[in-house]
Amino acid sequence: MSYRTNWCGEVTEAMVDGLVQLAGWVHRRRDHGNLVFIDLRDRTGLVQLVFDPARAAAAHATSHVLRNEFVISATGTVVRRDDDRINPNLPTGTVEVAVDELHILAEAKTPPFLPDDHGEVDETVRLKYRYLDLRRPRMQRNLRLRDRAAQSVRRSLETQGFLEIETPILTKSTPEGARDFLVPSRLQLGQFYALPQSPQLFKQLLMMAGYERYYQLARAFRDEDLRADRQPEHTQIDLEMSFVQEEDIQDVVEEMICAVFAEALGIDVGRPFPRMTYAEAMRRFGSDKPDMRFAMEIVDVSDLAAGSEFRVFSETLASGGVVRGLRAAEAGAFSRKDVDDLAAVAGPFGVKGLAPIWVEEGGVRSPIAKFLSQDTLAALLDRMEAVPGDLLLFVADQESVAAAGLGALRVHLAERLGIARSGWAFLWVLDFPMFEWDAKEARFKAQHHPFTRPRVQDPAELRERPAELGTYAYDLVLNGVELGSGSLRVSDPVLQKAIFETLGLTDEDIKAKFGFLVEAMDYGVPPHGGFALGLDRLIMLMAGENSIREVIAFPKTQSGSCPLTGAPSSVSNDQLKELRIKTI
RNA sequence: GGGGGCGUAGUUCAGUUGGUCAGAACGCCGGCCUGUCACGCCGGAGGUCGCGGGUUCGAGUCCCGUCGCUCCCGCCA
Repeated sequence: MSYRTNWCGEVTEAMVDGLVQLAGWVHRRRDHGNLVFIDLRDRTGLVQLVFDPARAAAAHATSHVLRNEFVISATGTVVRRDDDRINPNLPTGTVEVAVDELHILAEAKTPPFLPDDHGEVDETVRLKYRYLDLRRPRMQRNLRLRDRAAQSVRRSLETQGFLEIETPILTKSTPEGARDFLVPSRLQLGQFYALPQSPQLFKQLLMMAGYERYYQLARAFRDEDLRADRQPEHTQIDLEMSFVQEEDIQDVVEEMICAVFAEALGIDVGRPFPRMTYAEAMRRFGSDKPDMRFAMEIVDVSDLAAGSEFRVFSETLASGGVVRGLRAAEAGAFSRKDVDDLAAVAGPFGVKGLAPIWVEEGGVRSPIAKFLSQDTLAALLDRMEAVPGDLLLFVADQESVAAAGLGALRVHLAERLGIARSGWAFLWVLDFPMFEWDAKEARFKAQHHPFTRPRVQDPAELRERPAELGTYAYDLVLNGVELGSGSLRVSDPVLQKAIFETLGLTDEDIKAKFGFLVEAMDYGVPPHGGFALGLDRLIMLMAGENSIREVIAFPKTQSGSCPLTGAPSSVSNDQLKELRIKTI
């Protein structure tokens, strides 16, 4: 038998009097004894079926048996509804299908939750029955959006001259960066593959191989703790280009992003995206991924605080720290307790305390007011652009702590004060530092990755002042979320070796870990660079969701398990024996 | 590794000071219903209060432990 001639969501008034066959799931039934109404659902939407005993006695008799989520196929005539029977809540609400013939293709148990968008269901339950959860309009919408966006990405990059090339999933463990997922090798006992944290090395090799423009919707794996925006495996739009400067790469990404928003959401996000250096972002917003949908900038008042009697200020400044503040507009009603709560937000970033100043008509109220001269206070209020009703919050600490603490506070306050955050605020953050000092391990670590081109050409200079080196590395930020990052790469093998050495790798390490890359660089490296953009995060933002789990068909819980399949799970002793693996 | 929140019917939740506190809504089952559309009306079934231990005359409620989920810090080049 045939199952369908049309999709449920696409039954229109143009088809009135036409014969259609529809197939799908029983979304809801309204059994009036004689007249029976069924909302039939497929992936395109809902349409109402009507079973009338006067029209088709057999089909009507069978319709009493239908329950939620039964799978059926129905043949009938498209009928225009009378004006007073139109359902404005349904896209197909001006028509319905008068059924002549009904086939039950599969019965269904009562589902643990109904696949509609009414009410929240515990996420574990949703994930355990993900195949039911995915029937919900919300999830259908999200996955369709994801599909449209991915297709736009492919079209845009193809148009821009890119080749899609696959790279290995079973590959070599990398020493730097995140923890690897390991896969034991049976053919070489005691040896391991790793799942790629990114196709980084392969895409650089593809540039050396002369492919010039590569891209891939690549799965990347990291064995680290999960968050709302982090999964152990995620999809990135990975691309690499040869004979380019940073602007060329950013142009390609902007063009692609604009195409995605235009084609998937019908939104023009505008180009070019604004740009800001890493240093400026940290200074003004206390974050390398500032949310540019609102202002509330961090203000440095170190020079003014230097003249105060407040010991916390003077001692911090004496030890090379800074004093910076935020102006929380119209937060004057915040209590001392509220300020304590705010301090708790900044606390995890190392901030020891917040110095508040309540700005009121004709004066201020503050525990630190008595340490400030009239002139200093006036200058402070002027610098902060304070008006009565504001609450000013100051942090005295080392620069990195003050920045991060106030940066977190800025976002928290925007949320709490209900500051409007709408629209699509893209931002390029440029010139990330090359290295950051890891105090715990007492060595430099690559801030981006060790293949990033520093803003020096002379290896000797790199060895001399690694801590100060800027790079051709850039992040793309959207609404305070890091969407992706990229860089120009090192194309000089001598410079590349100097970077590895600065990271503390010995010649043997370099040879063992990256020997193949360094060797390839001896055979003609084009200047190249690239970008990797998190597809899950992009779709999450486009869909207005707060977790990437909402835009991934089968995600993991925070402990990395899958309630549906039960993964991870134990394996048989035979499997372990074959790999010579002993469990603890 | 650390901090916060949650766990009661299939689902979402309420449950006060430890004492008829085993409850509601939706869903489910049965009956009635020819214009409903998150149909309506009548009736009914449904519980290891996450699990284990403790305190108590008595624990959903208090204490300890544990498991799971979740948010954040660390971590994520």
